[in-house]
Amino acid sequence: MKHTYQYPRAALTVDCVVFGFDGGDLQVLLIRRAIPPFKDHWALPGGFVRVEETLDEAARRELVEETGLKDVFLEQLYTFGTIDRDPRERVVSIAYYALVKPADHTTAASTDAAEARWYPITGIPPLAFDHATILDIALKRLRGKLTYQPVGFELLPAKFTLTQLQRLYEAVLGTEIDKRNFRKKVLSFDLLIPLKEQLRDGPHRPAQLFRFDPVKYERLKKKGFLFEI
Amino acid sequence: MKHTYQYPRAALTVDCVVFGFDGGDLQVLLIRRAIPPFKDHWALPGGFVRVEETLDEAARRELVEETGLKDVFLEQLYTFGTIDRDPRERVVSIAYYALVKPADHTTAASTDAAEARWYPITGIPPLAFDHATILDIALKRLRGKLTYQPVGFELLPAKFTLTQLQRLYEAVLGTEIDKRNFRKKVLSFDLLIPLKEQLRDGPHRPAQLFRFDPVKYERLKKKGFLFEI
DNA sequence: TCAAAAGTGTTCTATTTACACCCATGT
DNA sequence: ACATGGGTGTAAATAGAACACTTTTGA
Repeated sequence: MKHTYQYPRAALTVDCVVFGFDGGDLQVLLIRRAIPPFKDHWALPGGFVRVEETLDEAARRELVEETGLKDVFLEQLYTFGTIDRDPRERVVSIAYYALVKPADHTTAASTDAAEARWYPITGIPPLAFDHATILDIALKRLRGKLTYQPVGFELLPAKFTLTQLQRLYEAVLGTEIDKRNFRKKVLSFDLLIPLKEQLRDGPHRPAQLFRFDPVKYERLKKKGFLFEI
Repeated sequence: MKHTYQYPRAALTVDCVVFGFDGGDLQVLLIRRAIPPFKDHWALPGGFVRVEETLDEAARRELVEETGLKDVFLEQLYTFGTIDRDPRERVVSIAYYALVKPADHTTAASTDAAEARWYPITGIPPLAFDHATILDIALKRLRGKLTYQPVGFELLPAKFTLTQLQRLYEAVLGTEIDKRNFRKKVLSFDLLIPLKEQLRDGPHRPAQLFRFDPVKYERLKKKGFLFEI
């Protein structure tokens, strides 16, 4: 109790909507709150912004502390500032969304007190604060993003098949996509590098593995290229 | 000096990028700062968020106080939170952008101390704080917005000609557009209502005036309609 | 040999682009 | 009468949508 200001100040937090993809459903990583308010309720990972760290740093720090995730794709989403969104006092929250690859899912066991768990987007439990609203907006943003920027790869393993990529688009956008048209379109950008490897998983023809070429993408992006699905 | 907290807190501000269109250039409304830091420098209108008002309310209040503008199109842009963006102390700023119609330009004489003035986007003076960055991001956002949502009308008078609309698109996007293709496309949405009035301004054929149909647009939007130019 | 997913082309339709002249007016 | 911007249509090219069968594998 030693920091004094002339006017009352809102507390600042960050909240992160962490998206994952397990091959079937789009998933969201939630934590169970260990302390009030909303003790034992599910919530987005997040916490207070320290005065000596940037907002991005705060979001990454909270992700590590609460979920063990690091080096993920992270982007600022929106800032929520209605008066009563936190019952304790005025709290303004800068929301982020993160995209994590399946390999990192295992890391998601929390190092902090609270439990962390993946939920399919179709079965999200009631959330603390206004986190349901934040999640809703994050999902809309992800849908938009996916259709005009190649971020889908952030949700897939480094090596993936075209079918995996298509399933991801279908899960996020909630639509069915024509296989042949999808492949034609995606390959036309010339941003997927076919590997010498194949994926064998089951009693059927093995699938060609690809990886995304981020260098080529950066070059194209500077020329005003748009990745539109 | 009576509000104390356990941990130090950042100050919260809002900053507004106010866009206008005079028929030729895209313009931005700037104020000259009356007090330090950056005294006498040009800056975006904005100020501290009060603990009892939402972020949107703060942005609108500051707009009225510093520029006299009210009832404008206003949307949250991004939140800026690098450590040293304000030389005084840690300040996190929620940036907004506003679109104002020419009729409101006159109102823009400040009621507050500082001077307010429109600058063409091509001739912006050096700005205080990180406001040049904010402006840059706002312009990118406006360009994106304009191409997939009908917000251009927020920058035009209620009654406008197709040429005025085209000039606006050209000014914002910085491109030349084919007149016939532009008209065909814009009219195909069936969101512009031709009025019984014409605009006579000079030694040439008078131009048909239109108005935007927001009701019809809301109906279309709910059906997943996209306004793409 | 069977089930299961991978892979592949063509036709049709819709959209986008390129492009040039006459019209109505004020001076 | 002339200069100025307003207004209009068509053809060619491109992109998007619809659609069905063969291939390779593991069990």
